[in-house]
Amino acid sequence: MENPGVNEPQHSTNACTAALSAVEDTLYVIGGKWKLKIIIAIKEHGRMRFNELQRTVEGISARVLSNELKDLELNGFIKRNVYTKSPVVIEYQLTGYSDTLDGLLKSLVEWGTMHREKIRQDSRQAATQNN
Amino acid sequence: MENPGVNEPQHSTNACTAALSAVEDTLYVIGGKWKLKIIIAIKEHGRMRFNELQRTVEGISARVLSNELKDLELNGFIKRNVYTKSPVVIEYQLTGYSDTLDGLLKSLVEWGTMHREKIRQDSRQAATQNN
DNA sequence: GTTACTACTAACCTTTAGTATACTAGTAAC
DNA sequence: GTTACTAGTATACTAAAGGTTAGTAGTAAC
Repeated sequence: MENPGVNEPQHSTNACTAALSAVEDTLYVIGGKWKLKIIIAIKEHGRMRFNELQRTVEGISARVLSNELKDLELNGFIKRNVYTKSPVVIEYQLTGYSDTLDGLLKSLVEWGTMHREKIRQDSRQAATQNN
Repeated sequence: MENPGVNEPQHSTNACTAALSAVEDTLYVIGGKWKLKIIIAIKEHGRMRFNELQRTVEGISARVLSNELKDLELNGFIKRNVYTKSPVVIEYQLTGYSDTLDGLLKSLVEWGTMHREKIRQDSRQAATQNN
């Protein structure tokens, strides 16, 4: 196999550290409490303005939202559109690059769903054994 | 489609918040600076002892390693084996449940690799346009 | 007795992430 | 003039994560 996957044990240290830093990069870019929530919110609504995002992404403060939007723009996930009417309106929308996250998002959702179900069954089983 | 994916826009708020909390759960369990590094290290080496892990996972302190191992054991990813010879030896190994992470790990590695390549090409293109 | 290995743990400190509150400048309705 | 909207920024704070250093108890070699 040409493609170094994760399923096969990797006894090559180089391939392993490359995989490790790739994982690190990913978690660095999409990790944290808010980034994926913001992306998913815009994915759901289409174009969104700042205050609209702050109302939709529950619990986020203006400061953090502002920082996250800058990060997301730097990483090419969103585009900031300025409309110089009055009042000045600024809209954020997802770029095509954000679509590259779809497979990863799907994996994250699937695993989280599966894990929650497992936890539920584990605690149910534990309750049965205590009786 | 019965299965709520991420590729399709989700206008159902319920499906969306369910997806969001699944993603949150996943990042809560495998997120952070060390968890995946530890899992990958044990995946590579097989059974590992505490000090061996500390030497392999570069930069981790005993305190943090100890905490992470407890977390990983609680979440069912690793098993702690105690051998009461002298000296007492304790070995950590992956459980079958850790294999459920394979697909997710693959997604994380793939996206990180792709993203790094994109960054590289972007900066190369920027350099060309400055000439 | 000193050193070194086993596997940790306690106390403390720093760094990072996130929160809270207030504030800015521009426009417009009441 | 006051209120409220636009999109944020400034300052100060708390909480969580992680790092540093030292120390524990047991075993064994020198």
